[in-house]
Amino acid sequence: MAQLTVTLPDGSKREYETGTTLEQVAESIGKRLAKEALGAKINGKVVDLSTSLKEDADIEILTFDSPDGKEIFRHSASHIMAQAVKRLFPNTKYAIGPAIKDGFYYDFEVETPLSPEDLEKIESEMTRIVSEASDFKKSEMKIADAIQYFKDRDDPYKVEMMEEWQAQGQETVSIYNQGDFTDLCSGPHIPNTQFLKSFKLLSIAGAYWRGDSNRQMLQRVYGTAFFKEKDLKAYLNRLEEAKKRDHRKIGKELDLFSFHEEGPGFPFWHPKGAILFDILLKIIRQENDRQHYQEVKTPIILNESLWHASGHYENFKENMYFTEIDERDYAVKPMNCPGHCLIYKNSLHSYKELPIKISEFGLVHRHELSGVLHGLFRVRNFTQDDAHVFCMPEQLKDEIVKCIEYTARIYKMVGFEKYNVFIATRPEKSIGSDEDWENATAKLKEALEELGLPYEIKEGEGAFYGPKIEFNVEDCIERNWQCGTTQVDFSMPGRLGLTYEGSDGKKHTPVMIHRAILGSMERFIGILIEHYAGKFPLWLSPTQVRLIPIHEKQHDYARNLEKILMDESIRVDIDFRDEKLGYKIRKSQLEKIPFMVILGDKEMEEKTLSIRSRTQGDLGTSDLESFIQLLKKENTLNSN
RNA sequence: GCCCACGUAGCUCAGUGGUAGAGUUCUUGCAUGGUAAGCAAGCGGUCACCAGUUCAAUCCUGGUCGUGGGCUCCA
Repeated sequence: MAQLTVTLPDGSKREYETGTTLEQVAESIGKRLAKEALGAKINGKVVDLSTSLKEDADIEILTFDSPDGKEIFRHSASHIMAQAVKRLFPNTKYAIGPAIKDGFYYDFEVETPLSPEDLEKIESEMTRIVSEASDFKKSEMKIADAIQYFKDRDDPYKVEMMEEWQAQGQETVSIYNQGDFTDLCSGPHIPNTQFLKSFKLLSIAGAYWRGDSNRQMLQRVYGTAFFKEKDLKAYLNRLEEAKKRDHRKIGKELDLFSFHEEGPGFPFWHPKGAILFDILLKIIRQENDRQHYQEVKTPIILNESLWHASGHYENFKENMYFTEIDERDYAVKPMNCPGHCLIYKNSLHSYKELPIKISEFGLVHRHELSGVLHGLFRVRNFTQDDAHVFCMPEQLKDEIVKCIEYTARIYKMVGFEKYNVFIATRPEKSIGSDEDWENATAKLKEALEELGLPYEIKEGEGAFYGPKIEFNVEDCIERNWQCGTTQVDFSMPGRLGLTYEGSDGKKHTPVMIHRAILGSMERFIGILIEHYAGKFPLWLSPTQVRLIPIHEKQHDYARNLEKILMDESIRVDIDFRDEKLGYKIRKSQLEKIPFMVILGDKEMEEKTLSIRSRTQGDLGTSDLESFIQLLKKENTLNSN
């Protein structure tokens, strides 16, 4: 037998006989690796472990620890699920079943919709399949034969896919089977079904065939799988943790906001939620002032002609609300930019004035499909911390840089240390020349590169008038949330007739940057609620201090203290209820109030306060002045 | 918008083809308290809405509205 040399990721080389399988290679490297090996890479290409070596190559054995290993593992899990479904519901037709982030799914067309009880049955059947310990076997088939095979099996979705590949000139396809189940699949797969010990089916949902809303609605079953039971448990715990933080639940518990049938997707802010809103607004307003933004207020409803001129009617109509006033057509603003342009246009501008920065906490309305509404995260009206920077082209990059730095600083201030950046490029529905788009996109990249910020591209996800930088904040359980944007717009100023007089005495068209930092105030508050799980830091807590008199005798003492604390701008209230101390503490604790002040005879006589912290419990007695100092010390934003 | 599930007291939820229950909140008594629930009574519901089936519907059927999970990650 001829010898060949494989090179492992650490650079070491090993000799094997031609025809040695990767499984054997794994065994020769180590027992433990062989036990955990799921697949392998030959010269960077992912393959089954059963693949045999034909020539010298770079080899990497894949375990669950690698992203490729996870994908192989979960993709195989989806096949095992499909096999279980086949046994339970023999007439099922199969679409696709890929691995996804944190799990897998498979799309089926079933005769009767699947129920949650069906999930349990499918899980049990999967367990049986795992215990049957069938090997995954790969074979090649001529595409025409495969089409016939799947036609005979009445699997139209597979046939549709293969007919497309055939039209593209593909000649063969690969087929995998494990036990009594055969599926079209490019693989690779785990060697044997018995590898899949730790899995869980999570939910059933509808999903359109090929994501096209005009086509067949399929049943999608979501699941997840891990190599080790311990990791599955940890993942399920994380899901539980996320559920506990759900802002819709906490918002109700803390009486922050509500939704009503009378206005689906339109949030109602209750007094305590309005405080959160106002705190954020004040932070942004103060920072805007420092950056020389000029705050304005513009109308909610404006004549439709403006929206035709701006391009919104043509490109954003589906998301807009329309109305009629005195037999003329009006639209409810989905964005603030045209209004700001009207303000800009209201007077003549010299190049010496630029950049002009106009900001607004603008309430915009956007029609969203009923099925996508989701608490504060997806609403039909929301307040943007919006601003538009009108500048000369040569100022553009510096202004973008300032917007980015500003955005990052705010995130840090309110508690998000980490954020991720994307550039979203030209979408299908858009206005402006290719040249302008390229130019604008290049400017965004330049600015990010100057700041040394890594970014990823999101193709075709820009606004209709220009590309955007998207900022995603990462919360404390590592979820990403899209918040702010910085967008460059070469179109709208021209379309709406904006000009400035240059040093050459001629009229020029300014460039416009659209920027928002929190994005939607509503959404951002939702994110903060989940990030902090409702346990807001002192600066954000709607009620910062609760005074708890033990007996009616201390009520006046409490009122007196309340007044002093209020004069210090501390948000304070008193629990006057005729209840025992333990009861009142419990209530405050459940309301997640940072500080409780217990007031009894002792405190009243000694003119002291007994402090209890939400997190640390009883802090002992203090005098009023020290308590105020303690609050002031803790009541600061990050890195102010 | 589409698919599936859900909608019972302010809140969290049981329940039944014969017009409803618990805990909590709230009100009122009693208890006058020391760091996460004192005792008792009471108030509170057109069982989302509209039709239909039925002697009888909160329950069954259909529709409407709302809520939830999805509908991007291409064998």
